[in-house]
Amino acid sequence: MLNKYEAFIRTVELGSLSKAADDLGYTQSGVSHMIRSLEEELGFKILIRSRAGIRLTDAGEQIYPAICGMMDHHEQLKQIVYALRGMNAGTVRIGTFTSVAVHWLPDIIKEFQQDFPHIQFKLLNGDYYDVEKWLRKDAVDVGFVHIPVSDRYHCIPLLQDRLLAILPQDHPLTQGKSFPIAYAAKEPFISLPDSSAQDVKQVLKAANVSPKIKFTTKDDYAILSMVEHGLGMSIVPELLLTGHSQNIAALELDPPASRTIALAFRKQNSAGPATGKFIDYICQWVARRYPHHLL
Amino acid sequence: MLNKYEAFIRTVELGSLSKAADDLGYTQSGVSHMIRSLEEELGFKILIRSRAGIRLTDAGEQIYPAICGMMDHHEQLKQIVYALRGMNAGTVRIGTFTSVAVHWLPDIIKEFQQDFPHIQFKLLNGDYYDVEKWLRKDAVDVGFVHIPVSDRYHCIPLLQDRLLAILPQDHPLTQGKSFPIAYAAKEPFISLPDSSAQDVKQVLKAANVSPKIKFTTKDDYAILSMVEHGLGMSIVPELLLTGHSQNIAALELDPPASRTIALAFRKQNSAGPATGKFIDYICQWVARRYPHHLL
DNA sequence: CTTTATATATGAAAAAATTTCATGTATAAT
DNA sequence: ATTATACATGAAATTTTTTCATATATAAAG
Repeated sequence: MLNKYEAFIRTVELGSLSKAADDLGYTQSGVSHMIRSLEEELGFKILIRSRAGIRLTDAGEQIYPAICGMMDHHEQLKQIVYALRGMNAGTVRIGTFTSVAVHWLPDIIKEFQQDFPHIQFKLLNGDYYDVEKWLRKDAVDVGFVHIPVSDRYHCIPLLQDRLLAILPQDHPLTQGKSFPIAYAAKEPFISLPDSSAQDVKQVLKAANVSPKIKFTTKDDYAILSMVEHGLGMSIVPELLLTGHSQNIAALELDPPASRTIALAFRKQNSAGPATGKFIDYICQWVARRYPHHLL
Repeated sequence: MLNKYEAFIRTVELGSLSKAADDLGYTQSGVSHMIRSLEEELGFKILIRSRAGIRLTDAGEQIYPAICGMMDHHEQLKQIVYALRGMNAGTVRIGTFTSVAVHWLPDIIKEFQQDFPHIQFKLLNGDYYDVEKWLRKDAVDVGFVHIPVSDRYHCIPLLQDRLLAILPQDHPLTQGKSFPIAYAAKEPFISLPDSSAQDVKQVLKAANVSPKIKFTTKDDYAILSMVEHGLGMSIVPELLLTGHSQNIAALELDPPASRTIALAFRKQNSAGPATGKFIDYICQWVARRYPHHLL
């Protein structure tokens, strides 16, 4: 009932069913059904659909503000409920590594802030070794880590993230469908420091390959830039490459390898209501973002 | 979603789950589930249950006004929708016979008025012969009739209403489990005029019984009163007896007989939106009132 | 004009929620 | 003790919501 109103409002605001669906985490079909069911229950059409998106009908124009008014009230109600639940104050401390900090957290936090505007965030950025350390020292409430994790913590697997070989776009090996790991020994290799790249090191070791490490940097994006400029190759998780395809070619490893990103937090819930809620949001966001990679 | 809020508000207003259920047309179980699901979704208890009914908890006290506010807005929204549908003006003209006019309509109309306060009613009271006449002359928009009805009209069967023999409470035949129709010849019989009691006449004729008609009156309640005072017996529909058990004994006929009460209205919808809506309300009301007599 | 890409629609199935039914438990009143 | 009243609960039925797979429509590009 309320979802339909919500969908209607968002559709009008964004001018399109599909965008509203995206925004609210529904399928386009879902929103289409919702609007139709709303129209049926009202007894008249409220949207004019066309190629270019949607427009309010006359009747739609009339009820739109009323529906907004109602949803505003509902928003108020939610705020009161949050207050009663202790969600109107507090801080969530998060430990992350780079790819998550760049490609996930801004979006997740933004969404969370819309519902819980009074909750503060504190972000600590490092490699996954750091994150476990912070968890142990109780410096963060929740951390993004790689499986396996010490079973002193609760752990929710989120996403299996492939490790890909990256090369300058014009490199000859780019032609292949995948990248035989052995080749990593032949190219100048750009690496993270030992502590930060456990997974890559393991992959290489398992294949018995010793890369010619030419450069070492702690900044993941520096690696990308170096590869882009033809200084060598590297192996990085797919997530890091999100939205970054210029001048870099990424190839699946042969044999394939991946890391599993997970969420870890202390078992006794010492962290106030906001942390639990935030964890829910992360899980839902990831499930929505990667609908086919359910873990 | 909204139903839960509604149920919550009504429960608080009436101080009891059961009463709210009654009032809203749910089962008590339904409301109990609703409140619980509301509490689960809020994350805290909102009602204190006890033998004497219910009371708001602290948290309940806090959210109650907010929920009312939201529902008020929803009410406004409904009014706008009604206006757009043409439900904020108009008249519904209804033809009925006595038992419906007394035992059904007040309640149905009251309920309808809550949702559509601007709709006027015009009631015409007669026997079912009159009602068909009014329908034909377009003097009413909708009429309560008995099946069979001329198929010039749409017809929705509502309730199968038994015909019962009524006797003074102290009458010897009262002891039996049912009333063999033949006995009707032996008692003074109080009757409606011919035109108004087709169904009773048919039953008697089918059983080949000629009652000793002692009195004839057009007022159904006069019949009851006469029977109450020991002036004779009669055969009347069960509905007429609703809530009237003092000094009258009612017995099922042997063989049983009944009339089917139905709603009739003209086929081309000449009657404005309010009539259609009112018909819906009648059907729903009857279905709710007689859950086991679905037709 | 076809073709392509984008936007909405739709029927059937799956998933979730609402509501009832049949019964259980507790307590105040008789 | 017994009865009557009021709420609770588990399972089943019903209804609603949401997705999936596909269809239809149209503007834009070739």
